[in-house]
Amino acid sequence: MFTYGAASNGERLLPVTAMEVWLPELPEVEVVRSGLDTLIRNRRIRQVQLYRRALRYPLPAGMAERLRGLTVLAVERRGKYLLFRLDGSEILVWHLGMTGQFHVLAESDSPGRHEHAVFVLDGGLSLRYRDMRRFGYAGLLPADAWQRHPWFAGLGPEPLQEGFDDAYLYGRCHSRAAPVKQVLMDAAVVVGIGNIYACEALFRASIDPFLPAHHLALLQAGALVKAVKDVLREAIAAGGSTISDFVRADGRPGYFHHAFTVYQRQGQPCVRCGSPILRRLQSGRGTFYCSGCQR
DNA sequence: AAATGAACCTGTTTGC
DNA sequence: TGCAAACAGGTTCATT
Repeated sequence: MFTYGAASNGERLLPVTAMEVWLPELPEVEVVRSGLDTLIRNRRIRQVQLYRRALRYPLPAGMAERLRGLTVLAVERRGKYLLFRLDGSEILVWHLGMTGQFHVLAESDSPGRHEHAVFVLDGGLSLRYRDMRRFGYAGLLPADAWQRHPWFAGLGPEPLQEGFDDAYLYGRCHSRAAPVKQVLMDAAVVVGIGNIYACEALFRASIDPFLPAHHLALLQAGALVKAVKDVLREAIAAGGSTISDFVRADGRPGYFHHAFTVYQRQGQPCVRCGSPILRRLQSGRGTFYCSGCQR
């Protein structure tokens, strides 16, 4: 679930909440990135209030002081990490974990439940971080060396870039006996694909999630790469409409609910063959698939 | 080296 | 009715 705020009538800022539970995989993080970049780019951080010493990990020592007075130059993304470019020597890195949300609200708006950090910006705005389960985490890393930090050093390619292609995925699957779904969710192979989009992409490519990765044929790898790119692009486009809809004059949210074909559809008929969608536990995670289509 | 499972956390749903 | 167990999934760590 994500919440956004933006100017909808004059200077007033209204929070809007999406009712669907949306866990932050790559498309959701990209939508948040794009929204934040629009709303807070070139804003100066006047003050930082932290209501917790630690989320998943301790927050950086002296974080409030190190951020005060800096301007947000851009909000970027690597995998599921948000990167706040600043006009200083450090970069602010933030992972949303499972339930992290950023809101841009009026400075005067009262704090919400599970709000752990408030960044008071210029122009009467404030950026709030809210995280019910506190799986999120943040770091202040050297702007010229953040990529060497352990969070980033071992990451695989971005799935929407050219380096993620059939030959690459086939090669990375060759030495792996684990189920192909596990390999697809391994950030060292490719970033940003969590349980939801792994299930959806495997369905689109008609591949059995339990297939040992080294049994994946090159043609199947190609189909899977295409399915991943398609489903991520569609989800980003759907979320993107969230932002543009929201800025409409009437301020109505108009959220687009991304249509899942297998995720959380167990017992319902497969959209392709009509067989019931099944759910099986795989390494402690629910795997949703069609036993008729995926083999 | 690779695979598996636990841990972190809390609101919601399910089952007895 | 009420309470407890199961469940949700991103990432790291420990164990096999």
